[in-house]
Amino acid sequence: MRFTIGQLGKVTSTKAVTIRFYESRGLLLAANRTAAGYRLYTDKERDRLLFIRRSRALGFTLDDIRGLLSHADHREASCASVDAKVRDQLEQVRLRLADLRAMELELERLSACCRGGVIGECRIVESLSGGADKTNDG
Amino acid sequence: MRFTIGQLGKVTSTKAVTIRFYESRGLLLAANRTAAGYRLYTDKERDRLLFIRRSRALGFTLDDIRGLLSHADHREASCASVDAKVRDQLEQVRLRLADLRAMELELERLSACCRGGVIGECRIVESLSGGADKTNDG
DNA sequence: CTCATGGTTATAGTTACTATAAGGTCAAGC
DNA sequence: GCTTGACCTTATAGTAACTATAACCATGAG
Repeated sequence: MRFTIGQLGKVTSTKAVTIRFYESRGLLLAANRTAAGYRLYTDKERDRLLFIRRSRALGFTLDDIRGLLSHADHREASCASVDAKVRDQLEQVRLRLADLRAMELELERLSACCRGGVIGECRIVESLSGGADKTNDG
Repeated sequence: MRFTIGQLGKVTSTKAVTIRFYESRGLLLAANRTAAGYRLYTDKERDRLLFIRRSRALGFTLDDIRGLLSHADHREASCASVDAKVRDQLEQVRLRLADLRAMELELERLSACCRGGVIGECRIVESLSGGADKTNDG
């Protein structure tokens, strides 16, 4: 099975421009071309692209992925550094989770403090200015 | 109290370049200058900057913040649209939280599947290629 | 033979900064 | 009075990971 860039895009949910972008960044090798210069992809290249997209979805940067791919290209190498990257990424994700949970709490608080009045009476803006606990009765 | 850009940066944990950047983007008004052209800031402008930084930390874009600030500048206006932005942001945060939790799970799974072997035997790379459940015995 | 669709390249725009260059200013010390 | 070093000025370019646009060429259907 051979894909044009558009077909490959469909099966991987990736826009053609993005595929070319990955090629320009060295994540995908230069594809074979038709006589007219159209790129043609194989199953193998589709899998490589799927790997990239899945890794992106997990939050790896393109640089990370370049590294992961170079490991995949040397199958005899130790798995440890791939695993290290995964653990590292897991740590990043957990940090971001903690941040987002804090954000969620704060936004809930902010949302609760608005009661449909006018802005002059609303605590949100002042609250966001950092003097969070200025109350009216001070 | 008057601040130079560096002093303002210290009290707001913001680099001078970033403060100038906010000015260039219309989030901060052009500051007063000394005879030599140095920017001078007041408490009011410090509070405005704190508002910006806090909003950024909560995930609002600079465009969002421009909107929030324009509300803050019209204190007689209805609070509803500010509240709407906060609720909207809360929704975004919750979506990202769900995404990150899924990511966390998957990374945990990936991490667990590596047992210090070589990459050829490791499931991580194949797992990330999307054919997640290809096992050896197929 | 024309037309729509989809391919090609190159360049610029996006967000929110960060980095760098090349220079001007200010307070302190000698 | 002069130097030193920290701090200020502007302008420009770089970053991640694309997205958008322009201007053009190829392919298949009617």
